[in-house]
Amino acid sequence: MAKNSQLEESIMKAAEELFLQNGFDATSTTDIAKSAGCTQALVHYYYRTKENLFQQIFTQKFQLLISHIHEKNNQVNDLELALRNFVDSYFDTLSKNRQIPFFLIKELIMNEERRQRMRMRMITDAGSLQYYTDWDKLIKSEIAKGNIRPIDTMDLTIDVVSLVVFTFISLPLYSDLFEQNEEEIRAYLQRRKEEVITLILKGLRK
Amino acid sequence: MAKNSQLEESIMKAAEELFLQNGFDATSTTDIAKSAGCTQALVHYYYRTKENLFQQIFTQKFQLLISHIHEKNNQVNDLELALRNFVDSYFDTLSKNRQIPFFLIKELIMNEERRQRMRMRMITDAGSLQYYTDWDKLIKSEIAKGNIRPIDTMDLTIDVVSLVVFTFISLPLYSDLFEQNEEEIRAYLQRRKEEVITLILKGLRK
DNA sequence: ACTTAGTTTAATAGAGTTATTAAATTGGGT
DNA sequence: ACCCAATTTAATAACTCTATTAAACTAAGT
Repeated sequence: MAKNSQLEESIMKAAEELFLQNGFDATSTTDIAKSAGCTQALVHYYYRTKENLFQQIFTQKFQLLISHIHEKNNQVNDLELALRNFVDSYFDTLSKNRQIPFFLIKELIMNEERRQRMRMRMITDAGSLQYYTDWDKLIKSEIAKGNIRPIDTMDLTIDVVSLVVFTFISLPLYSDLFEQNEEEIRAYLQRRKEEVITLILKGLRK
Repeated sequence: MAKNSQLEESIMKAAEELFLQNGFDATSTTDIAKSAGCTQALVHYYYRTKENLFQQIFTQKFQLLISHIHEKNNQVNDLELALRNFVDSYFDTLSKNRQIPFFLIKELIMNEERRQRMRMRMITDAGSLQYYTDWDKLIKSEIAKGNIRPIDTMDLTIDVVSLVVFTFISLPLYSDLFEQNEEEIRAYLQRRKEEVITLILKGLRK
């Protein structure tokens, strides 16, 4: 038995790159095969359907984001520190995976079924719920203590996510428009990270 | 001469709806024809290529955004008022055209050529440049007067755009996840608008 | 040497895509 | 009544895409 061909993994690697770069629709199994260095039929031999192959990559990237949120700031009871940690690590993770935000949002928006699957995953995931409850408690207590202005937890969450995620969604446009090279992009991201933290912290004062 | 068929316009209307809803790739000229109530060949008779038809819609939606930014806050020299006006009218425009932000960003990100065309349009458009220069002057003067914290004009601009635009990009996910009906969505958007204004104004204080 | 399971390819069915062409239809102008 | 230009359709060329099938290949186990 000729086992454990390296092509199976090559296909997955090629698919990951192409799907992240161009999305589900704009990537054909022929493209994947060419990039992996095999016939198109082999892609289907190992993964049967394109959707199947895509699903694995999508789930993996989705988990990467979620798990990262969970592992950080577990028992932090200092809001400023929690926010700093969150934005900081979120920015760092996404800086190393810049296509992920647009990739996930695009595929979720453009596919009702994927959206339903995500929904199910979120509302049945005890970890996420617990995380949000703690987060909510922390904010409410800070408001009660008069340390920050009154604000709904969901609003604050969306503020933070908007500022972080949109940075990466708009990055291709920004770097193209201002002809930024890799080094300039890194500096830009660093600056944005600090501005986001500043805006949120200052914007929460009474 | 049988002139002025109503089908030419029906095709454009159908194309607009389908392109905005599903994007360029996921819309076929057959879909457009079916929705317009004519043969697929007629779509090509009037617009020759799918790209052509798309181009007109894309440009129109792009202009809608730009022109709207220009017409508002022309000679406002009160930063708080300028920001309030901007966020307010931006939110209102997008509330009536909710798919536009994602539509434009997706098609720009996924097509290098469109990105280049946008770039050319932006850097040769005297109106936009003038607008940005005035805006920059206003912010610098407010910083000099000590009314707000030091902040780069581009950073502030990106802060505002992030908060506004991401609201609409993530809206399909949000409304699906929390099963919002139309009325709840309107209330949500109203609340977001106020929160964005608050966050920006408070976040600019020293 | 030979079997056998896993790997890989060539070929192709079947559906869908854009775009073109030639023919048919329509209705106002003369 | 007829012309003629604009409109509309049917048919089809020339792709591309996913998925399957049958055949060929490879190497480990006996």
